[in-house]
Amino acid sequence: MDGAPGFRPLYRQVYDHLVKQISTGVWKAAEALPSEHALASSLGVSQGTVRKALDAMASENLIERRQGKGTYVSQYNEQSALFRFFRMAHPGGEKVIPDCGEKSISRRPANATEARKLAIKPDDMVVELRRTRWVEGRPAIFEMIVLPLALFPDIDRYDPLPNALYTLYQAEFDINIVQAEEELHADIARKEDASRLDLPLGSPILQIDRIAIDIAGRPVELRTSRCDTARLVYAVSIR
Amino acid sequence: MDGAPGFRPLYRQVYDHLVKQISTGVWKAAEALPSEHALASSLGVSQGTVRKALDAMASENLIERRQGKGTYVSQYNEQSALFRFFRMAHPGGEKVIPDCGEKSISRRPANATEARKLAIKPDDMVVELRRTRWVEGRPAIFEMIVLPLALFPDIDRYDPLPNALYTLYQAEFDINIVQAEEELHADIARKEDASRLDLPLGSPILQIDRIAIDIAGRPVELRTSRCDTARLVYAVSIR
DNA sequence: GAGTGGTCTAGACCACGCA
DNA sequence: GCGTGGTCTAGACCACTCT
Repeated sequence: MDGAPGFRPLYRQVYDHLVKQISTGVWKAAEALPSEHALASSLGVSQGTVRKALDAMASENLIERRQGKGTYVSQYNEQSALFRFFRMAHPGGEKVIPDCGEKSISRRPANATEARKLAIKPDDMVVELRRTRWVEGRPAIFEMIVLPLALFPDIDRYDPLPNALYTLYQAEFDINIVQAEEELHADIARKEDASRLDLPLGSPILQIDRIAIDIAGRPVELRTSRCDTARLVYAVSIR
Repeated sequence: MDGAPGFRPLYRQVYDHLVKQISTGVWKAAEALPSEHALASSLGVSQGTVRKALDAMASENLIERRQGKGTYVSQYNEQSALFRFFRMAHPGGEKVIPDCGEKSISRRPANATEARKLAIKPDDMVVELRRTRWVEGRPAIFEMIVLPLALFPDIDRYDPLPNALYTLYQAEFDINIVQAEEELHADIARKEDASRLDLPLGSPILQIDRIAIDIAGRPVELRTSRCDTARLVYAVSIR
């Protein structure tokens, strides 16, 4: 349980401890944690304190609690990973599921911007993945994804890639994406957009720049998406 | 405390009760609620149960808790209301504060779409507000806001309007905005955008369509913003 | 020092899943 | 029927604010 000087409440220390267990792979995706009672006695705190830590983790989607069964490390599946981080939808709110089209994948050194955003050294190797995603029979999104090779060894050998990449990161590399920071702006279709998305040059394009953060708080993926928003919108709820 | 058949836990009933007190104006913005102990004994439940309800309300920004002082209904100020619902920022994340330029305001009957989205009858009167918002000396956003007149009587007589309208809704009309649903898409500058935002025709424009929801769960405002994203981005954090 | 919210505990009972 | 998480209670003590 350790003791830190900066003074955090007990339940916070339990929280940090449990998050560390998950982020270091002691408990892996979809595995059950020990019961509240077992955790409480092994950590020497009351069940209520463990419960408060677990409640906080559940509200951040790090774990899932199932009454009568137990507490499980969150497991992504195609559906949940997609619906959590894929924000494109029909106007009015109806969900949309994209398919994947052509892709290309390559290794190269990181450029200065990528190195800064990924907290790696310039010229550290990255994997660059480009793919087109289709919605209802038409190309809708063109994605460029940059990953530090050190965290995803040989990811360029996986084929085919799943629709929701975060399931692959979790299953094969023990990297749990728990947060994403996105910045959006409008742009105009350039030559590559026009051919990839089958649009006239100059059509409006929504560009999304994402930095994905894993459970340990590391930035682990950069993703730029260029979207045709003629039929789809980017949907957000602000609370 | 009432009793509902559908069966909600006690703390949930306390939560609903307290939210209703706020949404019906029993406790107004910035006022203190009774202490946890006082609420517990007046409602005939334990302090822990009241606490759980208040914690939930605090996590939804309905109230603010101050240790040693008390629990207060959330009060918007220019800063907090802006930073919560205004998502435009500099690339990289630095916050931005807009100023207001010219505005025009008028009354008219709602059209069919507006009536549906605001859950009012077609031809019920609405107030339409148009304004330009400036960032760092240049026009950046053109907004069109639609409000049901029934909820905002004579709002068109207020002048000048505050930068963050939600402070006005709260202070003058007891309407607390707690949530907003937004849909974004890319578009091309039309004639009105070009003149309002001082852009060439055909420039990329980010359009944001918002429905704002108040504490009682009612849709109370429609807002369409057309933004020049040459210098600003729309920033979101997904957790 | 009095009053507030914040933490922590211990224990009872309920609701659910499963064998 | 047992083990799990979910709810609810009662009470002790801590940390903060104000007078």
